[in-house]
Amino acid sequence: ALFNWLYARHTGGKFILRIEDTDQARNSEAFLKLIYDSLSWLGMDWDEGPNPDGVGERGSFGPYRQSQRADIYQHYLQKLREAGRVYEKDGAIWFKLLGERYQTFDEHRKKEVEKVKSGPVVIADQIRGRVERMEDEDFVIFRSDGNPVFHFVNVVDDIAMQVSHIIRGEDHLSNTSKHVRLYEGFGVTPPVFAHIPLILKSPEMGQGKMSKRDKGALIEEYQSRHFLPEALVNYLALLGWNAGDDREKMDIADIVRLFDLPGVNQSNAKFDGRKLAHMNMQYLLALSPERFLELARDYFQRQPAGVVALANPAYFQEIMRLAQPKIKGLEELAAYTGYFWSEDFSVDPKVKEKVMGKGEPQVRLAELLAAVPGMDFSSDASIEAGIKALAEGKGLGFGDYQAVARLAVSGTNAGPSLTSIFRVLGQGRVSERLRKFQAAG
RNA sequence: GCCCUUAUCGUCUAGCGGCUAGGACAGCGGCUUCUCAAGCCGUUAACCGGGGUUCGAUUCCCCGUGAGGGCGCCA
Repeated sequence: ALFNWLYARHTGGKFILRIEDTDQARNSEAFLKLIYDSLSWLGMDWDEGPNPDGVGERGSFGPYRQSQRADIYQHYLQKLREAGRVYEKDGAIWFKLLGERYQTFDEHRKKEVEKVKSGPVVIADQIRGRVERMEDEDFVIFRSDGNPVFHFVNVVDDIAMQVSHIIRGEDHLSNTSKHVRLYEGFGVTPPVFAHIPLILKSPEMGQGKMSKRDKGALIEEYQSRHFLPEALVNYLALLGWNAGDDREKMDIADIVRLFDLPGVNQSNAKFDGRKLAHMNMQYLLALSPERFLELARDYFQRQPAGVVALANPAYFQEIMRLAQPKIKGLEELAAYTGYFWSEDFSVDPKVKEKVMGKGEPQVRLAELLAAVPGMDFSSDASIEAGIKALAEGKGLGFGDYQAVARLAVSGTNAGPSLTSIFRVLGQGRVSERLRKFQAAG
């Protein structure tokens, strides 16, 4: 899910990956950095490794094509030449298929083409089983500008790096017959193939497969939105795979232990941001308060309110303790706690209309304002007792004061318990806010 | 147009010949409650259609159909 492809050499419990992205429009160094950053953020162990033989462990066709690797491609081209499997046409070098040749009209391309009659290519796939596909046309392996083509470099790189497993999206399944023919041409046994299902766009994103250009397809985005990496890993793992029972919440170690290629589903899965959000909340709830505080600090450091919020560590910690069990994602934190950082918070007009339209809020407000200075603000319980005592004196309940008081001190109807807000704000500020709200009408 | 893959609730899925078709997200209802969430309880909702095979098909086979992908001197 992270790369859409994974070319790996499995050696004694370790995978050596070949990172390949030949997108010419992209700066490759930046792309590699993106991958490394994502891996680190996701909590995966990796190191860049050596770069022997000019065929990088980080081997990628793009940046190395012209320099270090050109000789390797020439070397493999020479092998095909010696085997009589290539020819030149229109300045390009073509791979020659074995079999009887005939001319036919191609409806798709609207032109006469030469086809080759040969047996079907058999692809042994770990996930899809035995797949047969006809490969019936010679194809270019070196363009007329001298550069090798993807299919060719792909296979050569894999051979040179002794790649043992090719795990990639199902969209490459049709290309695989070309690759298998090339392996045969080189006289090399192909690696193990595993074509995994694709992640499809959710309806909001459009139709079809998710590709790296789509919003929400990059790990980077979830990182910047402060999702918990363990939640994202967990959710992604569940797209097209399951542990075999009803369990869904699993950490990376569990997933690694339980995952097996043949257990992967064969059908594509649609991305569902709501389920991801739910998973994220589950992980957020399970976080230790210390860890939550740490992440909240990182988060606020990038927020406009951050300077004010982080100015008083004890106060900040107090508020984070209130927020953790209530929010669904870290990205809600600034909005959820805004009224704690400034006296200049906004009042939700809709909530105000609703609260002020019920009962006698102005009277309750006045009563509360009068009572607050005499209340014990030392704990939630003492504040609750104070308000309840006031209420009982008037033959009312806590609830009769809650809504208007909350609106006055926070400007909204959503938040931690009123008593906690009172306690954290402190007697002085509560009185001040109640008064200000009353004055504003 | 040709080729490949695929098909269970709206979504992610369990099921590998006989099940009251299970779970999760979302939805709905309730409980709890100082708000909002969360939590708990309950509930709506699915085997794409048609042929076979079989005593018996969600499950195996074939044909449709839907979904996705591939058919470049892109990767």
